[in-house]
Amino acid sequence: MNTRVTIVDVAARAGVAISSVSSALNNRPGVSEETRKRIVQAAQDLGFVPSLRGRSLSAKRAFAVGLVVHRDPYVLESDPFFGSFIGGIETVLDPRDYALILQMGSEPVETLDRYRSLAANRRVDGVFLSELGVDDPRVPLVRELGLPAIGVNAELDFPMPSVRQGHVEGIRELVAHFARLGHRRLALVTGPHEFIHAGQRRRAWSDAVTAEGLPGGEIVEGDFTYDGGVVAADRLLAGRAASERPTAVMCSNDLSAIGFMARAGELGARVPEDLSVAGFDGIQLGTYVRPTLTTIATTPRLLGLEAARMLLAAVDGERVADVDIEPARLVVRSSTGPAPVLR
Amino acid sequence: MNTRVTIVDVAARAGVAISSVSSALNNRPGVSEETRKRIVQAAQDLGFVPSLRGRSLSAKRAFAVGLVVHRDPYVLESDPFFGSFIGGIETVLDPRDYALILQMGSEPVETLDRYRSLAANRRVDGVFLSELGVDDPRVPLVRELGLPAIGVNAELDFPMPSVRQGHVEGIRELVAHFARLGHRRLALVTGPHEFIHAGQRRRAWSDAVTAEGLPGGEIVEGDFTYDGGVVAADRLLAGRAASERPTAVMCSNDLSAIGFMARAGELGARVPEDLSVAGFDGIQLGTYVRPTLTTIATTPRLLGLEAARMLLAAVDGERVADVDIEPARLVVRSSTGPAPVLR
DNA sequence: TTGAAAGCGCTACCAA
DNA sequence: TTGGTAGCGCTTTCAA
Repeated sequence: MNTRVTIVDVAARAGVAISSVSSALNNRPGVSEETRKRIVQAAQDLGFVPSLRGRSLSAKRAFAVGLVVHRDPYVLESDPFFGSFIGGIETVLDPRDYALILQMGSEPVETLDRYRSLAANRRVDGVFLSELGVDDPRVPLVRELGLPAIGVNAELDFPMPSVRQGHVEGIRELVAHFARLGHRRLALVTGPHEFIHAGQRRRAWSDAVTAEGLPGGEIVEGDFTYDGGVVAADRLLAGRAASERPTAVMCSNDLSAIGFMARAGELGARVPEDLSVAGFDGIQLGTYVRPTLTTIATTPRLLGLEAARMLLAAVDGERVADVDIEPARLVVRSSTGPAPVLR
Repeated sequence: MNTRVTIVDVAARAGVAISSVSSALNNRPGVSEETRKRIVQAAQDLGFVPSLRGRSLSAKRAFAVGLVVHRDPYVLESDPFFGSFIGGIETVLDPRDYALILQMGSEPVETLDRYRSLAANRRVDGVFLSELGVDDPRVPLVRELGLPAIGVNAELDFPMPSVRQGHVEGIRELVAHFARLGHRRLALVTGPHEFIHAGQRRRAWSDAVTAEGLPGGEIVEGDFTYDGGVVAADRLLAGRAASERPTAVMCSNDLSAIGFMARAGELGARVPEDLSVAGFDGIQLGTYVRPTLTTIATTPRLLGLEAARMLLAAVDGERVADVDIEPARLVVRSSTGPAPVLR
């Protein structure tokens, strides 16, 4: 039970050379149909599974790709993104017999070291670059390391192939939704400015507000956490008369929107009667809270799927073009409603 | 930049045989101190990093371990367990140059196939078995596959080494806490019965209740989700007079406790004035919601750390003994308080 | 102590 | 179309 079946065994049983076995099993030309059949049969009889290690050494490939999650463990805990994203990745990797290596680096420097060691011992054939920061040091690093990489929701001028999910459409829909409901005093709770997607969402917001001919409204920086939403609610609502409070707020992710709503309630602002609140992401939790959360729903699973497909293509040496998946769309639930009539 | 430095290069530069390089760099005896120094120097000069692939083939090791998350992607999304658990694992793997391969199988059958293929091509040297179910089919499978495995929070009679975090102490503390606050009508929201830890917590609960001399109270089965908590609250509170409602409820995890609290509020039960609610896990979210959630705090990071340590030992062929880490303890916050006086 | 050489299991090239 | 063989980069055994 311990000695595995190797290509030699298969060759012996089929009465051919190992090179023929290799060719036959990898659908390479140069083997007659008849011998191919015999070889396949032999392989099946013996339960032959090609050794990844042998292949790996010979093919100079790891048959694995890497995802390094930076920031602290709490992210993976609470960020719904990665679960689905990874699920999407797996969908593509599995049939191609690739594996996903997950690493976590809590601090930025540590994260970079992870990429370095992944590259140094050729543990992976490529990596995903997600949660990109402004001037992200990983970009020059993977370049230098010669590691194929795919950017996830990167800027347009990103120097390597990336998959993107549009946020502009959904945000425009949301702002139009607010406008239609009669809201005039808007506010935005952003993510930390060091993340590019925080900036992206913020710009899309401003553009949409301008396009609707609405006043600019307040913008406060959040941090993508529930607590950040609580703090933002304090900043925007506490100690203010109703007439000075915004009536419609978009938070840059659902988790902070949920925190925002909770705190708003404590500060005497009823959602959605006094205040409309919307998030961004479309996490499950948003359908459970009361009121249910209006949001802009993303599809991280699709993002992961496409990113993996692209990465494997890049690993294969293909030139891969950027891909835009279906943009995130507005999902209206019950946390948004008509603007309050009072003044 | 593309041709990597190999052991041959190092040997050439140091003017020795590759076997000596191997011995020297792996701190094996049989090399004079002087040559060892020369070799180490040469390796350093050349920036030599031993190829994992070569080692892997020769050593018959993958230098990787696997974690297969079963159940659907939503788990990774919302379950705080895995983020920290993986973080703990990494802490141990990294210095030993091991990597973590993460796989997701949405359906049970699929999950089993993942283990099979991981074993078939020797992608990993061992696996973690977490979220164990009753009569979990993975147990006989990894046995059959000859894959070293470590159980996480397994039953006492588990046939392979496991790491456990005690739940009995915390639950006893919680029940005592309830008793001290004057509660007499308790209730428990369990997890799905197919998970062993659901049963474990349930038994611990019953034992503790008996030990405190309290009436048994109602038990309803939840599903570890926010929504499950909502449903449980409906079951226990809806359409009942205050005098017939339980006054203290433990939910088998925090997420469902938070759902429970939310629904309880809608059903007119103020927490903690009318109703005390406690969870289990100690997730961050519990400190953010209002009232903040009393819970029994686990330390998944430590669990992962210990599990990884054990798994590597098992991979090394050592006989590893079960490990009990510090039990989960009660953390009193504001969702529990004195029993209501009415009636 | 040192070095030569035989694997590990596969791919790929080249000659037959 | 086939088969032999030289790597891939390392560990390990066995002579020298």
